[in-house]
Amino acid sequence: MLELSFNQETVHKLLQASDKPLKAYNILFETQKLGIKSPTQVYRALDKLIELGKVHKIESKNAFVACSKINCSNQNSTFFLICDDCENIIELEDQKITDQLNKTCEKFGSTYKNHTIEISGTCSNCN
Amino acid sequence: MLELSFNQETVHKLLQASDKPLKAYNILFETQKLGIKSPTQVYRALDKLIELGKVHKIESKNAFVACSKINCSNQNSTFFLICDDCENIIELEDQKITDQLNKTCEKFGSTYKNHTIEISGTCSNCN
DNA sequence: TTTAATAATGTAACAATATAACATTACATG
DNA sequence: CATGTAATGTTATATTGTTACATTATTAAA
Repeated sequence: MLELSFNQETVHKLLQASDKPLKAYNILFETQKLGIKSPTQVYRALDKLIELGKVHKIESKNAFVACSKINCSNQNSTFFLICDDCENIIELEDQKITDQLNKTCEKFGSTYKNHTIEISGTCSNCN
Repeated sequence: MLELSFNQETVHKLLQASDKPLKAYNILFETQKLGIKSPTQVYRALDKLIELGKVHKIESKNAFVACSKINCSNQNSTFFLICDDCENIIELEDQKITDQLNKTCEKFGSTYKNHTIEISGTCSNCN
């Protein structure tokens, strides 16, 4: 598993080339000319890419983005600023917030595993 | 709009009675004996209840919970601790985190509108 | 108390998102 | 080259959510 498979690579490249999150069936549509034929194939590739930390799911949009960071493996906690107008996504990391979420969990006797933070608003271009 | 309609009330009560988030089609199934007949009706009731702040959607689960707070109107920012094992949900408010998210937005020239924070982990009962 | 506006309903069809099941092929590695 | 694991191909189906359109309540003024 050093290299991505053809389907994985195809989906990953498409996401990397996009400035917006893409939906699974848009990915399917876009990659059909490249040989991907069914939703299953798209979702399988996405699952693998997500597992590798190369792609993240935007839960509030049922859409997917390539990870914008370098060494992104093994991280399934995400933090996004999402522009309501242009759909632009900014991917963040914030240790302070992560720490605070951990503390909050402790306070409730819960054990923290991972988080999804999605802020919607308008980005600098759209303000 | 002081009172909820029958469908709204029916869906709301079901959610309030539940200790777990419910999915739309579970709600449909459960309320069929009470007169609700189609997904549309469930989603319409949910939309209204969400608009009123009486129900929230758990984005990472496509499921819905009754708001656990008193004066909850007009708030579409949510913060949940979600137990992976028992699906128990704790609904939180944390002004410190909200402030920090606001600041983060400012730093990127973005305007904050609302947020979705979903932490998954295990709750005190399941630890 | 009619009338007009708004909110909610009922019903059917459909669109969008995601998974299951099962047979097959590629490929690393011992 | 045998064997196990990962990935693929294909079809069907399950789940989640929306559109469209006709109808009925409800409210609140004229």
